Amino acid sequence: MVSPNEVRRLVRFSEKKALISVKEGNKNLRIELLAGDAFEKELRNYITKWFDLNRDLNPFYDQLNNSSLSYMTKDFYGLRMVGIPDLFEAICWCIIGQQINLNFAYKIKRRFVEAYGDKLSYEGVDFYTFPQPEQLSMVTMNDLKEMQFSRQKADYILTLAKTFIQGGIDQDSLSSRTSVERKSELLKLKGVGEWTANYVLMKTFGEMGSIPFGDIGLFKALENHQIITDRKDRKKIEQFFESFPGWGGYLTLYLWRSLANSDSSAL
DNA sequence: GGCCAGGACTCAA
DNA sequence: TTGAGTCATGGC
Repeated sequence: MVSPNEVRRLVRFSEKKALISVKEGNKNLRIELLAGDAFEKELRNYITKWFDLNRDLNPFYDQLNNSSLSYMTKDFYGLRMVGIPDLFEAICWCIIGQQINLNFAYKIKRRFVEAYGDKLSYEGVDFYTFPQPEQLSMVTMNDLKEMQFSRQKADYILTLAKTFIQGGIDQDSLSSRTSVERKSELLKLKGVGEWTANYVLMKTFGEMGSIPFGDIGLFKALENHQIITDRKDRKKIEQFFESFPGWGGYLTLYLWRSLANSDSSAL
């Protein structure tokens, strides 16, 4: 649940679940455990990763100020990458969002989460965790198709869940690998192409040098800023990103943000 | 009503 | 390795 100055979310910590509230404080965030169970340290770590709080954005702003996008340091000041700490969730979300408009993607995701996630009701509102791979073990193609997944996407998701259950991919072991190894492991998964792999590196593993090439929104923003004229001109895009070494992910985030002041697609 | 969405896969040449 | 076809449906 997101309201103007508070975010509530049901989060899973191994076997425990916790409904947490994050509010804007004076100069910091106020975290509250509304229901469930969690250690303070777990909460702190989770929130830090979720909102990418440990990152010093000043080097990025220096680079922006040296570019044609310097207005962003003012207009979007303080905007941080909202991560997806759970790997399975991140990949599923990418698959759902592939090639369909975001509103529709949100709808499908909601149906999926409400059907298979764990529920906790608080103050009359139902909160859900994102389903774990094990919670999908009995789910069929038809179940997902009824939620308006395409056949391909239903297949990707169910295959992905199986791969997780069988240990074919593991977030902890991936964390200790190099970026290149991580990406090649991700690309082995059915339904994961370059766009998804880079998106996951950025959102889950905090690799801010990773850029979701091929992203429609990114193309649009680059065109709007007269940085490219041809979407197939990958060289030109790479050249532009080269002036932001290590910050390609944030640059993408800020470019997404520039697309729409009225929606939340940047998140 | 047509075209495009935060892509990825298959198959042909 | 490049390009066209396919998936599926909502939103404008």
